[in-house]
Amino acid sequence: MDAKTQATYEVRARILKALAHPSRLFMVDVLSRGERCVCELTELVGADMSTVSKHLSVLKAAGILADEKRGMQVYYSLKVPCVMGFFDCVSEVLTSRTVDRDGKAPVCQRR
Amino acid sequence: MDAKTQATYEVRARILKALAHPSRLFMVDVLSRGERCVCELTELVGADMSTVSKHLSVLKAAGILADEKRGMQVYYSLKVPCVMGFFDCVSEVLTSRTVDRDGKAPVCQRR
DNA sequence: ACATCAGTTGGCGAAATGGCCAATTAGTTG
DNA sequence: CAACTAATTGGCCATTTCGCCAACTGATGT
Repeated sequence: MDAKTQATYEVRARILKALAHPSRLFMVDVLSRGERCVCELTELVGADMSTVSKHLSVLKAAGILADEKRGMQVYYSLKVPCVMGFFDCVSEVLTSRTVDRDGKAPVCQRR
Repeated sequence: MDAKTQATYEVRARILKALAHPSRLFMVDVLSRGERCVCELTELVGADMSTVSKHLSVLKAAGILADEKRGMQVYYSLKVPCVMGFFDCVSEVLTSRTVDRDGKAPVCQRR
């Protein structure tokens, strides 16, 4: 794998990595239904606000969320609508895994 | 976040986590164009075979890949065609991030 | 049986991640 | 200005991840 190819996959992996945490995934799901301030998300997640804030900064750094300060609150919103499509695919992975009892699961066709 | 919700997002995050590594992402991309044995992937990735083997077992455990031993080689294949759809979405995230100069990036509509 | 090649597994050290607490910044209100 | 709330940041520690090496398993060939 040459340096350029390596760099391409590193960038992509960084975005997936940002999504690959239960709390972050949950917050993305919540935000897909509308913006929320940190204190709301903190209550929904049920963790320390500092923890939630760090999770949000990870998602923001990955370009998935946008933040806007209004008054005393900071509101986060989902920048990329298609992110929710991930979940459908993830569910498909789950289904194919449970169906795969006899090793005859469908194999990916060439794209 | 109640226990059931927590469990749901943990399962989903585990799958994203499996994909969230440059080498693993690269291998999934390669496998989307057809099956490959470990030795071929090892050469393509350019790492130790033990490292590649462990990466493959992570993807297999997540239900993303299937493996089949034929003779001396073990062939891995992509079980979930839709996984490649991830990449299109990821690219969209990348685009929206670079476009976002004036803080006017498109915000996700409710689903 | 022995050597060889493909692959997996265990172990080790280095680095990254996650979560809480404490300290700090920044609006808001009295 | 002082008190309060929202949010971020730094620090610390436990856990996980990553990648190489070495050892082991299994099929193939001589």
